[in-house]
Amino acid sequence: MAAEAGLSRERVLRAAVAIADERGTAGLTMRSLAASLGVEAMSLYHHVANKEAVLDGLVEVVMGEIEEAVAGLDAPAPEEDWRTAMRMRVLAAREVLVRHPWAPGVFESRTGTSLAVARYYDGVLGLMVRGGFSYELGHRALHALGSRALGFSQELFEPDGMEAPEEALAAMAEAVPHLVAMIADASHGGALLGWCDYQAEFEFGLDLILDGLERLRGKV
Amino acid sequence: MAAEAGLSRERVLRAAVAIADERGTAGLTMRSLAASLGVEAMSLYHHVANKEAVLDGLVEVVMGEIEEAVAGLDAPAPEEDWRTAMRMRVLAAREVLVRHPWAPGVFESRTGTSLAVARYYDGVLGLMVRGGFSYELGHRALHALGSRALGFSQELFEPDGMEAPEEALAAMAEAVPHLVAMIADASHGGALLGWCDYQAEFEFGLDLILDGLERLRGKV
DNA sequence: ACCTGAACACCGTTCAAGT
DNA sequence: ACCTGAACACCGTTCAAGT
Repeated sequence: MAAEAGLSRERVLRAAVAIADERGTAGLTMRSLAASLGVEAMSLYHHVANKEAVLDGLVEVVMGEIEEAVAGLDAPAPEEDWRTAMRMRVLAAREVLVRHPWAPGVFESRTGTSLAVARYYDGVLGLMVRGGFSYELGHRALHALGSRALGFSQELFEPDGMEAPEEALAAMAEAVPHLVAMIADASHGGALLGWCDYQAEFEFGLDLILDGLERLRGKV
Repeated sequence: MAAEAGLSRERVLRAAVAIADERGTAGLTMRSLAASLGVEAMSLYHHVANKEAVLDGLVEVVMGEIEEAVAGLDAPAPEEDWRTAMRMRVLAAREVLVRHPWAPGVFESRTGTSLAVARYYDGVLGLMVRGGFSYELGHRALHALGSRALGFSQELFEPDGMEAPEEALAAMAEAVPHLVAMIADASHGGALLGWCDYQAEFEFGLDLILDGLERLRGKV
């Protein structure tokens, strides 16, 4: 409320993260950001170039948290067990993203490659090279992993996210018979609540890719 | 220019696709959309509820093109060769998306599940079930594929997209040594131009997942 | 140097009015 | 019924002015 002077880029970005955590990125405007700091919107422009720079800064902050989480890991040396080392790294990144559900959307919105993201992928590649990957296979692996290396994947279709998937799908039963059957199959025991474990699904997809890469390691 | 009367939802959506194709979604506003139809912005609201409905309609149009492409495929019966059938379907979808580079971004921006997208995933699931998948494994496969089933994957880090990756990365060489070495390795022959083939990388990632699923088919 | 108020050029959208 | 003009409540951002 009261304007504590001494604004700084860091303070602006911390406030932006707080707003995004509470209200999502839709609620993050230059005016709301300024208000949360007890200041006028125009004051922000002395510390960040514009709103795009604020979003870039958001990526930096999240990547900082991820790097911190990765650094605190007690992972095996990649030379010993690259797969476990990679798995732990990705799941540590995922834990950070769970705290900032808006982060994937902001990552995707950035067109240029940020240094912080490049540095993270450099670490992922370094891990694989130490684990016995050629640069060529490492390159392909980065593409194959895509955003999964950072702990999230794109879900375009989420029957699980529906409030009442059974009713919703029943309404369009003839249009999507297999999805209806799939849910019926999953709920054969009775309760449908939480029938889909996102964390387990993420790990399944991740393991599928890591297993595939392990099979190619040393051969390509 | 001259207002040809006889606006309709379909005509509005076709115009919206044309604008997105030419200028990207940033250039798609209710005002620009109306102008391209020789009409005032407010006229649009007689045919679409609001801008969100326009974006939903964009998804419908693209999904329609994808379903059309899939229907025209001469793919093997899933019972005979589910992997080839799936591969052809995904790559056909990808060809449509290449024509509409803005589409992935719009897909991601939709929170609710659209009927058109649900129908597509229903087809994917049906293909797998006919190919010998249990509903349980089919469910996991849908998650593992994610947006890849529709022909695109999330690339958060694209050194390839840089105009001059060598110089750009050289500037931050000490921060990302492995990425620099990877590019040096890829350009050992000389020309770096087109060193990364996005289509090939997409197919590599897709095959990695399809191979993994094939190994589990019938066992889970 | 840092912060501010008023203003500008945009948005999506409501509303009352036209035909 | 369909289309319109003016207006409203927002955006991000520029600019000249304050301290």
